[in-house]
Amino acid sequence: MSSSKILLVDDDEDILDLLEYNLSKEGYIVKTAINGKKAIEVANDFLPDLIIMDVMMPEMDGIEACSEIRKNKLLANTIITFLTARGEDYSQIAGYDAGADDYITKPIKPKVLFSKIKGLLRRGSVEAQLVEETASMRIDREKYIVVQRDTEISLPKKEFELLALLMSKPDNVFTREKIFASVWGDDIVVGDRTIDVHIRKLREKIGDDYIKTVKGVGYKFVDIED
Amino acid sequence: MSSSKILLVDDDEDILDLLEYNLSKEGYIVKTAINGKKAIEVANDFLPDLIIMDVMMPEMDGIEACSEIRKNKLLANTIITFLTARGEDYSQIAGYDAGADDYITKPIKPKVLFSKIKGLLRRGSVEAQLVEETASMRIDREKYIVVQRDTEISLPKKEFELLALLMSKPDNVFTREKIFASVWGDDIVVGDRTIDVHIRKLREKIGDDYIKTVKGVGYKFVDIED
DNA sequence: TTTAATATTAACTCAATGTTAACCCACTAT
DNA sequence: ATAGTGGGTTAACATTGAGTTAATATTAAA
Repeated sequence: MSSSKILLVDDDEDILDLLEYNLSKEGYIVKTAINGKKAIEVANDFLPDLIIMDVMMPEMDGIEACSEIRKNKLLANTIITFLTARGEDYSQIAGYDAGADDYITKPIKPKVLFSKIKGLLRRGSVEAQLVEETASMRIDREKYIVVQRDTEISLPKKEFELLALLMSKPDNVFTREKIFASVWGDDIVVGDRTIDVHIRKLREKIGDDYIKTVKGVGYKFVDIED
Repeated sequence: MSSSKILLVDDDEDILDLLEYNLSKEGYIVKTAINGKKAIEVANDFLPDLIIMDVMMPEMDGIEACSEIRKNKLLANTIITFLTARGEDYSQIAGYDAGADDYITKPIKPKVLFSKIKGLLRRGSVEAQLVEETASMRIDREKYIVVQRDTEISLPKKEFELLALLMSKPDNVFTREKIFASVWGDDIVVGDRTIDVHIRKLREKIGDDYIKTVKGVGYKFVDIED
């Protein structure tokens, strides 16, 4: 992937400058907006991969802006993350309703922020989806469980992420490279058999037929409707 | 890769000259067109890797031209980028529908443009056609299947690539050399019968009549419409 | 008719994937 | 500290089937 585009939205210019400076230095393409209204304009133009937005802002608050942004189909894959003070439970809920993908709490610790950003961009919006569903299987990211015909199956993290990725586009083949990039991350290197073993464990738990091997290409999730 | 070919389309000759001069200096092969109609002519001939096109033009606007260009399968891998003034939301949406890959906003900052061009060309067109389609057959690269009158056929890698190649230009004869170069790669050497066997297996699976032998020349895909 | 080009079949090879168990490490409870 | 637990990874070996080849038959062009 070329360098990712990030849009920062906050009414505090100092915070904007600070974050912009640091994120640019990290190699991201950064734009800023001072309020929700501006954010929408910039977002439509800039088509960022990630939007980090303060919840509380003058003119138009983050939640409203988020709803607006979600209306633009070109921004369907954009990840929206809210900045929020600790303990603002209510706004968090409303934020999720409006289509937010994650939260970062103030005060911001740069290290935390950067690792979070990396994580978000890596998994790349695709499986940012909180609930993935096919005819006979549902995967719930919030609860971290898989429900298969009323049977709840709990999976360890990697298996969960792997299944979530495959389910994000049923019938689509995911190459090993893509799986590695998405579930493990581009930087970290693991042996070639690792992925097979995870596939094996998944098949053991949800049944062999759900995951199909396309030799020389990759793996795909296929739904079984009985 | 040899030096990339870029087609610039804008109704403002000054901009064309400026960009052409600078891009040529960077080592790109550049051609220009003054409107959408000319752009299509040049594109069909020149087969550029990248087209940078103003949205607003006399004669035929960028979006219409883009749609036309997308119809030429030889230009399937060509990246089309629009030049647009800030905040033209509507045109952006329409542009993506028409098959645009990216946007560059005016006013143009040369540095931004160059880095963007580099990025686009690097990620490079590699994103081959995902779906190839004729009247009675559709080949889906994402799912790695062939659909023939509602019947799904899954093929192993080489057979799939071979069929995809032949289908990319129905009725066109592909020489053995071209097939080897495209499906196997220029370096790797395999015996001469290998290709026949793959053709055989394909015919077995999709029916004999779809692939015709032109003795002494090569093979071609012909559609069957019943 | 002659012959080079292609078709066909089956056997073979090897790379890709499957499988199993052991190992490492972080985390937890004792 | 110590032992226990479980996720994640690795290593060694087994299996599979895609891809190739070889041997023989058939075809179509000159």
